[in-house]
Amino acid sequence: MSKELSKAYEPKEVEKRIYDFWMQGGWFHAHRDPKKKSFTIAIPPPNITGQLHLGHALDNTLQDILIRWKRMQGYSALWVPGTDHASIATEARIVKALKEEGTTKEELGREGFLQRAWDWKAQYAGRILEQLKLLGSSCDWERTRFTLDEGCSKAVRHVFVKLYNEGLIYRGERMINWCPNCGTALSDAEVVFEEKDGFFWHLRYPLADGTGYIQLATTRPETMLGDTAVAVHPKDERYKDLVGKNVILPLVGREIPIIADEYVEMDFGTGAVKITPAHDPNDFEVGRRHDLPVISVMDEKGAINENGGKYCGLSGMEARKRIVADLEAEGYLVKTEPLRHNVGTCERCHTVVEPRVSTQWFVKMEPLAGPAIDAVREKRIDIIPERLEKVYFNWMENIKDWCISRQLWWGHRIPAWYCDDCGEIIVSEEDVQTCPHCGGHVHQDEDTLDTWFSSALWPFSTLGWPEETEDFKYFFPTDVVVPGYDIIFFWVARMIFSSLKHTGQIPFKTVFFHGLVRDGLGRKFSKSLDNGIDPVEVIDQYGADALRFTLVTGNSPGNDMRFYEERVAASRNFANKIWNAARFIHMNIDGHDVPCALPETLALEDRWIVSRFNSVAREVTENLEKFELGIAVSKVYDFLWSDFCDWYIELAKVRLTGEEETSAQAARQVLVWVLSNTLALLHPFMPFITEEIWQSLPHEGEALIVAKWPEFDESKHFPEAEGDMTKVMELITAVRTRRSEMNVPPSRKAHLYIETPDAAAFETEREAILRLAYCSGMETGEAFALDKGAVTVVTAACRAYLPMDDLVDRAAETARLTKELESARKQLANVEAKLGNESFMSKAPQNVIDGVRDNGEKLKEKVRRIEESLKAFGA
RNA sequence: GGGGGCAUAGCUCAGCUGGUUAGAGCACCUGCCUUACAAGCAGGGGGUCAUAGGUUCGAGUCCUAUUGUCCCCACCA
Repeated sequence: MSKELSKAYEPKEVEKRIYDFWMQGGWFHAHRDPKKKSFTIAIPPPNITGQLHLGHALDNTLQDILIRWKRMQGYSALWVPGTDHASIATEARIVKALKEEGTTKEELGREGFLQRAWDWKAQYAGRILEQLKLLGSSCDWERTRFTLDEGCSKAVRHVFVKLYNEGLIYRGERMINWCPNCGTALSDAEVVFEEKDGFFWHLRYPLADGTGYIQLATTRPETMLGDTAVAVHPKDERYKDLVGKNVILPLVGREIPIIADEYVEMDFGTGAVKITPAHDPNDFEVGRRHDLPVISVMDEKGAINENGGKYCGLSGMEARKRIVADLEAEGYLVKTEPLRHNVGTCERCHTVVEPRVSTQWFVKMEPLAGPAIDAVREKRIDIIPERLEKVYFNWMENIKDWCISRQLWWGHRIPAWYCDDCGEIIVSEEDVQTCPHCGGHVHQDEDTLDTWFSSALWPFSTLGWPEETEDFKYFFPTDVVVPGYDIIFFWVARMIFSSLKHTGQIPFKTVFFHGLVRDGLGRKFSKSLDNGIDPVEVIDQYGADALRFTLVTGNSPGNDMRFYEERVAASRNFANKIWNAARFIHMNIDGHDVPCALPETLALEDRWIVSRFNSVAREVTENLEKFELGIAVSKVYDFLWSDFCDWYIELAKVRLTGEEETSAQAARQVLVWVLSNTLALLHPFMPFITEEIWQSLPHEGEALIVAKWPEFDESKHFPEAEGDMTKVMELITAVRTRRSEMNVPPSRKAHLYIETPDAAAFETEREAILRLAYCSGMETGEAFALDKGAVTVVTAACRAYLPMDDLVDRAAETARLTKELESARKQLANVEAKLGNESFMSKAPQNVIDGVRDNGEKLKEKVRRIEESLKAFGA
């Protein structure tokens, strides 16, 4: 910040320069200092497919605030950055790119495809991290990690083998969610239900003995090819006699039984259900209970397979059309009705998910969930906001086994080998060449792991685990993790059970959830709505500090927020306000020798602003400790704008422009001291501008980023100065209000008579009152003879007159005073009622009673003064 | 079907363990280029805190119900 300052803050040049300055200072790098406590955050690793969006901006702003605050508090603060390989998302993007090039991943082959994927990573992993830097993120870039790097991969293998050996990872044939488009199995969490319009086809299946039909309905007629039973409820009187009989499956001709199972709801549809164990999870269970054959009729692309007879080779949709037509032609279709229902779709591509029986790898969840539930229940891990604990418990308590194998190439390949000779399965951390059992030829499992399997290990794998590294010993467990509530299951829950299982420790002490950033209309940002806002553009236009300030202001844990450009503009205005306050101070200190230290003697207004700052420092720290970041920042905002700029600077002008050098110098020092320390409080939220200005002011130490966090200091607590200044400020405001109401321009100054039993504070601030209340002169005293042309101003501490004969409308003035009296009396009555209320007096805490009593005294005085004024006024 | 959030000024939202007269930004009205800032200064208008009960000396805050709205989980063949 040079002496020739532009009138407006221009963030662009400053941000780049300041970020480089921090990098060169090495302050982002955390050292394992045994004299310090560690404070660690592992970043939610952004996908390498992505670029910075407002969700990331919020996420990382919050993390950076915590990290910078703790760093200033003297912790060895480590923020571990990195990216996620995002197996399914990245693979989908590459497959799409290949398609545009007219080729496929199969054509490319596994090796070639992986080469493409690594090229992709090389190109895009850095981009989003660079964007985080634009935001000001103070990550330890020397510790940047990638979920698919060597260390993380080693951790993944280690965990897989360990869980396998303990029987917690198994391979088996189960009903899984299959995405025909991505061509892979999905976990339950990756299936999102969407309401879709469909049809309800009512069919009738003929009884084998030719005595009639049983009627049922389905939303997926094509699966009838795989039906192996029809089920009814055991208590259903309508079908009692049919249970045990057989029906002939239309179009197929297979004879299948009518069975009774409690799964069927009597009231729904006809009360009879076709059972297709191979293509419906519930039917699969029914089939198991009744030993029904499982006939799969669809392949991995969702097309009818050889079990579908003449429909073999048709896609699901084509088969549906043909089958419905055939059923109708043969008289089996009773009716078709429209039906809106929930359909499971792939989280990534929104293709309708096909429940399918398939051999996959699973993590047995139940033994892992227990300790993870306990850790939160026993508050070893705090979830903020607390209500999300319920969501966590509900999921953990009803958890199903986790399908972790994916039929994808980009990811951690499953470390399992199969012997081609003896069929042995070898699960090993090291690559296997030959079968240890028979020495035969082996081949590795083709599949890769769910991308979240590696993210689940992120807080410790990034610190070198499973090696007992120094970093791991010093920085683990981490302190806070800052995710959106949308990844509570995908990521947070899985980190908790993984860490407890593998490290024996919690992964973090606190989960600090934030909400989603939405557009101005409250909608999610999406490509289809085209309502995206690019944070990089926002930074470009308004500055990173303005963006950060916007995102954190008014934001409360776990709650969604709307993003408005107007709010960013308001934030930018705040940055500008600070800038100009600094300009003003420079104007006054440049050329003088001003240390950043308070002067020996403090004037009343000095003690007031220092005391106020002191309280704000305490409150802001308390708010941060409670993760009330939005409240914390608004307190700094209010202090800086209202107390410091609107009042203190204006008050200081009296001395700065005055004759007394000692007094002027004191004001300079207080200005510098208060602003510098306030910049420290604001630094975690608006790092660039605060560092820039701090550097320009007299300071001790190298940089604000590593300056000491302000703490409450009893020796700077001056409650009596706050009380005195309140009196003065109330008077000034009251005079201004009266003048404004009467449309008196500031240029017209009036003499001010202040009636008060205690004139000390007013006399002390005489010059300030004259200046800020636009007065030509001022007298204080016990009582003045009232000029009938005077305007009266009454506050709790005084009554004041402004002689303004020509401007005063006697009647209006009387009316106003009467109104004011009524209001004051009403308030007084209220207070007296309270003080006369025995229950209140006996049950309310003392400080509340004192407060009310104090207020009562003030009101009494005020009422008396107004009454007197009215009397003297001749009313 | 189960669970949860939200409902406070025209708009968007704060309001922590219940405690004097409910706040902010934007918008609006009035007056100001007052020697940092018109992206500013000074002043002002505007809210029976969704509705109905209840607990309490005291409720925007706690409890119950209702309405509206959004979300999560489960899933209806």
